[in-house]
Amino acid sequence: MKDEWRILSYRKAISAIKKYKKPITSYEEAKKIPGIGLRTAEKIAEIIDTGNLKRIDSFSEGDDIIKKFGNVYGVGPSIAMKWYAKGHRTFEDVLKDEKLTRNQISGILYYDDLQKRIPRDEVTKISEWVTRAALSIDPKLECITGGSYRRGNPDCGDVDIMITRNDSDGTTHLGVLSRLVEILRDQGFLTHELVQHNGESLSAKFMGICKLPEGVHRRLDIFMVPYNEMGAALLSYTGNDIFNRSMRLMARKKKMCLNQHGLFMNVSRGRDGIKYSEGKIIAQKTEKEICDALGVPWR
DNA sequence: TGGCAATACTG
DNA sequence: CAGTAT
DNA sequence: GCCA
Repeated sequence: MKDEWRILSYRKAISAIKKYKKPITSYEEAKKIPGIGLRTAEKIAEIIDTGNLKRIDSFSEGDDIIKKFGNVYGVGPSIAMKWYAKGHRTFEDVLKDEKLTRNQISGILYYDDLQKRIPRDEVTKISEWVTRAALSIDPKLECITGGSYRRGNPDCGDVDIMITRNDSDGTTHLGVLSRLVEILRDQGFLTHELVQHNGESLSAKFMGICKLPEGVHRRLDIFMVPYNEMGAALLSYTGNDIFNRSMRLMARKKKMCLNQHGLFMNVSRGRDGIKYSEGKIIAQKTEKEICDALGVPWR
């Protein structure tokens, strides 16, 4: 049961339909859209004709439970199915019988909060809160909120904040993240730390849960970014992931490699796709620079 | 018919 | 390493 | 699942 690629395919189709804007009124129209093939076009046609999709009616209660388990932070398809197979049907069952990681415990504890979308206004408030704390450490820090917020969405699943600092005066943001996390924790703003930041690198990151005084718990990611890598980081952390994957695929086809640090050329890989050499950096500072180097239109 | 992004953390 | 996360 |  490896549905990974089929799921990716459906996500691409959904993305393509959203981008398409207009309502789709026929099989032919659907089939023309890139990312929608025979099978999906057939399903769309069925929905157009009958108003629904029979396959969906056959989804069992078990499918819903597995889906719910898989929505817990720290639980993926594998563990979700394992829990179900062992007879668990509710979080109570799981809490009683399973040895959980600390992240999974937080994931279950705050399940309802974390499932909720975050209104754009609240993302703004959370960003301002974090930015205020950051600037109290060093007023020259630059904080940018990425993710779906930067894409203009009216609501978001989490908050992604990138922090960098112009190092031309000889100072960097090294060590800032630990201090920032400490401040936010003391303020009671951070309620959980899911992934611990990797030491004191300029690329340190934080993943956790935060809460505004009157709000519910929200997922918050903070990425420290070396000043020169900001363009690559903006691309990466603004996404969406389907966009990132398509960009990275284009890079790969040109013997290049695109990641959160930059665009590299002359990357040598084995037939399995594993890299032998890092290649050399050709663009990283701005998004436009990277898009130009890849030959894709910027905006 | 084979490939589908690239990388980091956890246990 | 498998699983999960971004 | 879709595509080259």
